[in-house]
Amino acid sequence: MVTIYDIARLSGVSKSTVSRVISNHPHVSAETRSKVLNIMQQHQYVPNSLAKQLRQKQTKSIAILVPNLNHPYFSQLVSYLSAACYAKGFKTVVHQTFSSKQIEIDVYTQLQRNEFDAIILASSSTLSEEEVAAYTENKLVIACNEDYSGTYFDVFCLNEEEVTMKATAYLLNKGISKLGFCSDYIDSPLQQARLKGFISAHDKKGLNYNKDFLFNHISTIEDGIKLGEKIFHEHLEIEGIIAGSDFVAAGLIKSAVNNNIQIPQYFSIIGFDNHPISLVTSPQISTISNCIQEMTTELVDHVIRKMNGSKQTPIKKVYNGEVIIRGSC
Amino acid sequence: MVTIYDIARLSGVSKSTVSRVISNHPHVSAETRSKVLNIMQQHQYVPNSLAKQLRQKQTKSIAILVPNLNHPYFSQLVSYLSAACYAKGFKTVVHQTFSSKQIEIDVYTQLQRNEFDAIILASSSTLSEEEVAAYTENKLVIACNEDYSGTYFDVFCLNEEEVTMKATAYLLNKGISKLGFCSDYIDSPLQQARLKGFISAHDKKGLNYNKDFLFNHISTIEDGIKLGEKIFHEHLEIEGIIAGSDFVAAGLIKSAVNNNIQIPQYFSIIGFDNHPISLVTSPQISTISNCIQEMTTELVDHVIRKMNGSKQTPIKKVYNGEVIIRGSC
DNA sequence: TTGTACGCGTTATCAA
DNA sequence: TTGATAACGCGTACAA
Repeated sequence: MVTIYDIARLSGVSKSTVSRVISNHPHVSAETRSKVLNIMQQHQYVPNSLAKQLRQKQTKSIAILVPNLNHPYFSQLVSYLSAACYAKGFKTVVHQTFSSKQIEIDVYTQLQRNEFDAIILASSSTLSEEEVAAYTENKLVIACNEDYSGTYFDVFCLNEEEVTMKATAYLLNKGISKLGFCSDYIDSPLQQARLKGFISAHDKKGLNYNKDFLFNHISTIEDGIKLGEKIFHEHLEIEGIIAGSDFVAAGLIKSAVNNNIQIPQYFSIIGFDNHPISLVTSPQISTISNCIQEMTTELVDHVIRKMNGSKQTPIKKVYNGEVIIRGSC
Repeated sequence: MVTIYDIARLSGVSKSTVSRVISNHPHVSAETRSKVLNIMQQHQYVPNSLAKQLRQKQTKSIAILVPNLNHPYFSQLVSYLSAACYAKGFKTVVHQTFSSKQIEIDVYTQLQRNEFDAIILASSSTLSEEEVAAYTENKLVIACNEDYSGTYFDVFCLNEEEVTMKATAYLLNKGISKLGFCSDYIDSPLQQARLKGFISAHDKKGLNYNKDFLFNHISTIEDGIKLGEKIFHEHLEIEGIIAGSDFVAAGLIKSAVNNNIQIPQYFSIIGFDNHPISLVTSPQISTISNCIQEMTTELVDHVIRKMNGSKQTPIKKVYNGEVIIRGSC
């Protein structure tokens, strides 16, 4: 392997000069620069990033933490985050926690060991905010998508509570009052926010919701199908449901069709995320749009700024989702 | 920041001994070991991975190259690959090329600069095999999912040609002979293999295919819908289609429904990948299963072995997909 | 504009 | 079982 020292020797200059050429420093004569560049080309010199990283204590890489990448929402989120990072000269290390506390802690350890410059926590943590903060002290962590408090680290998320309230109110106002609610992990800040919105919409109308109709651990198409079978076979008294995701909604619709339940006449459904799948079911899925593109772009901008800049108190930025009415309600 | 040297000083031993403790080397007395471990705990010492990586010329990270992560197939593929790497103690850096040659070359440059130990090329390259080999000489590259030759680097892929031939033959044998074929990027080895299978099924029956019915750049639900509108509005003489993906198939079905075209009576569809979406359309989608789990596990095992072991001639491993008949044909 | 000399934090080699 | 010392390849004050 040819090193910076070899290039220096072959060019008849010092390491420092070669280094300056590599880094595009000024104060190098045009003559020297071209001479060095020539030698570099001739010998196919490639700088070693590890040495540079060690010296500068910067890896130019950012870790993204998600529960699972094999998922229509998270894959989209990571796609945008990763692209935004790349645009700023950073590469992204993807970590799937599969909701394992051990894996999550592993990642925080890697952060402490300087294996990346920051973590984007793009999901709920299996730890409390305080614990996360403790594991990552003096390092940079940003929460994306989850409704954290904003006291320990910066937060970028959707107005989950408000928009869920709006969607729920839409159904209630149509006289559809026996409602169900699906979540993947009900303990996460995101799902808690949605649940709050679901409840407060009931409160405003002076209605009660049925705790038996809060379904947890529902996240895939298959889960939606199974839940539908349960609802329609056991003849649960549910008239509508906030589905948690468009994929779950698609499964529910499929199950309703199988059981000859007319949608929206006898059963109403609202999904989440405005995924293209909501266009191909019959009927099409009413859903809630997110602001992934805007959110991820601004988040990454913020991370980069913060990496160079000074410490400041955390910020929390909230984006507005919107209810989109189609055929399923 | 507390370094290995600080720990050595505070423990009253040398750097070397501390290093041995960290690395779980033998030949350290139990007494010394526990003493050092104590000091490390007290001062919350965390080793710096960058220094270790520089010294050992190993990053314990592997890059995965895909065109786009916001995609039902690639997100699944990366999910499995990433999980398999993690299980072997490697982290994964995800790079989306968006089919940009420049971005792809960037990644190869990073490989040369030792920013990761290997690349898994999980898609078609924008470069020829020779070019990729040239950019990555002396480094480790493995192809996943694409039907490369196996002369320049190791290849793990599906029997795309054979299985596409079977699917095509299934339709032809039912008397459905005016067939279309969708691809995302027709120039990729994968799509070329599928096309070969499509054609050879026709050849075996002594039939011709219509070149006007080879549709390129079709990959999303929306693309499928648009293509359906074109087919049904312009009354193209197509009786069936090999859709390239279940998402495209879902879009086509939606469009057929919109235009009152009965499936499979008047139009047949076969998708790819056996994604859960094939369960929620009406009718359900006939499709082709892949072997992602087996393929990715064996591939990662192979990468790891090869990283430690000696050079050997590349291998090519082919997995068998299967045609799954449901309602759409 | 260029060169000298040192430091980044760790592991590997060799000798004791 | 331990320690001294030399790498690993590069960036950067500081001096010239």
